Amino acid sequence: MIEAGKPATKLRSEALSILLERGLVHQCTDIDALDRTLSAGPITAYAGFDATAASLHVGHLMPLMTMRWLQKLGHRPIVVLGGGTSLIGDPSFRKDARPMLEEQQIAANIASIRRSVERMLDMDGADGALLIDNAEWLNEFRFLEFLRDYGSQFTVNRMMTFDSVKSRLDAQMPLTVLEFCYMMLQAVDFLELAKRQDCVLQVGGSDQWGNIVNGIELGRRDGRKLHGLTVPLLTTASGAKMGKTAAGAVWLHPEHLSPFGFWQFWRNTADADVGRFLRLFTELPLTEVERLAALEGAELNEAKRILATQVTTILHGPEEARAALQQGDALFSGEEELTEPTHTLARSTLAEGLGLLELVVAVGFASSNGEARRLVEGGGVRLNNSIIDDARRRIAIGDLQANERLTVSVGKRRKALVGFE
RNA sequence: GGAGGAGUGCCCGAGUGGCUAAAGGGGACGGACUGUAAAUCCGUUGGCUAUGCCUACGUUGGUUCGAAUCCAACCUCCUCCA
Repeated sequence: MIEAGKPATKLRSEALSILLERGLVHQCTDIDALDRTLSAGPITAYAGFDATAASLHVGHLMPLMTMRWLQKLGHRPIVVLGGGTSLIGDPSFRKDARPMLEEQQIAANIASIRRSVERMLDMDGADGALLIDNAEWLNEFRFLEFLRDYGSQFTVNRMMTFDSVKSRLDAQMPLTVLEFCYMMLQAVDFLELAKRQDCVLQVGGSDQWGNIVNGIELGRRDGRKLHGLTVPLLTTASGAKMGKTAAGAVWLHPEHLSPFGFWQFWRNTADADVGRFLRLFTELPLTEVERLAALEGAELNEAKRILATQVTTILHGPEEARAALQQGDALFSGEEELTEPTHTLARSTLAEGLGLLELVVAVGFASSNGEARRLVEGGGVRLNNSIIDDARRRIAIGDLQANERLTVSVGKRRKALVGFE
């Protein structure tokens, strides 16, 4: 293993130089060999994603960006959605086993995840990116056959030395055979892709190192030279693992996090992260990145707007990104306001005496009346831009603005325009 | 198979009969300060038709006026012995 950034000789391939300067490489196998392979001509590379949730999240953006760059430079990306492996659950660096998922659930997750992948990569044409479900081959294996063919290629001794499971073993936490076999399956995935699609590179999160290496070794026994590359773990400058907001994880699928919510997430990047994030998550030229990152104080806000808009464009498209930018500016300028209602309630609710708490819940800013009450009593709720701290406040027709609408906001970042029909 | 230990709120973790919706910390959210940043400080952090009611300390029963706390069985995990 070679730590990123220390090639023995000068790099020749554009792909690797770009990935390195963008900060997308954490570690990789024999960097010179990979460099030669990449500069010799187009290759096929793959990244695998679990289908354990209905959407990918920001952490998955790095392997996706890596694939995107590779595609841009003429290589062919394959995304493997782990329909087969998700039935097992990757134990890497986890303290306990994942809950088992049903096939049906996994199928639904794959369908949903597919959408985000299609936004990030060009799927068209003969050179387009491929989306493959590893259930395609994993489901075909017969148990004894599998054990004879592949089980004989792995030793438990070696498997136990991987950091990904070592911590679990050292902590004396149980590691089931089911989970232990996961790394074999991922290794087989790599070999199958090598055979079927001539895939020679696997990209994954840094926690995937062990799994990737296993695949490479399996390939070597089959006479193949395979390569591995991991992207860094996404953390904030303050060291925290990234990807949480008020609403939970930062999802890529618009049904789980609106494009505006996604834009906001990037807009709120900490100062110290701006440069790094521009490099990792946008395709702006590095000279531009340097210029933006060099801004100081309040000027950095401009860099954050650009960051947010660029990333949102890549994931959700230019239209959505522009809309999010406008919404963001409108929300925080204090001048402009939202123009389109974000929520619509029945007009009859007004006559019935709609409570402020109910309204806050109705627009999704609180999940219960109790939570809404706390927000109100804590002075965090505004109605038409004035703070209301009376939890018993009821909304009447007279509260509507001239346009028959009502703005409700919680904190500085959440604002809704409610229409009544 | 035998002996001992553990299971608490989003997470970690205190609590061994009433004063416990449960200390403390983390995280999260709201407020102040700011630049929609960081750091800091303050507040909140089970639900409801709300001066009351309901649900909650692995599960199910029991003892008691009263149980997270005592008892029994069960489930799961850990340690030691075989």
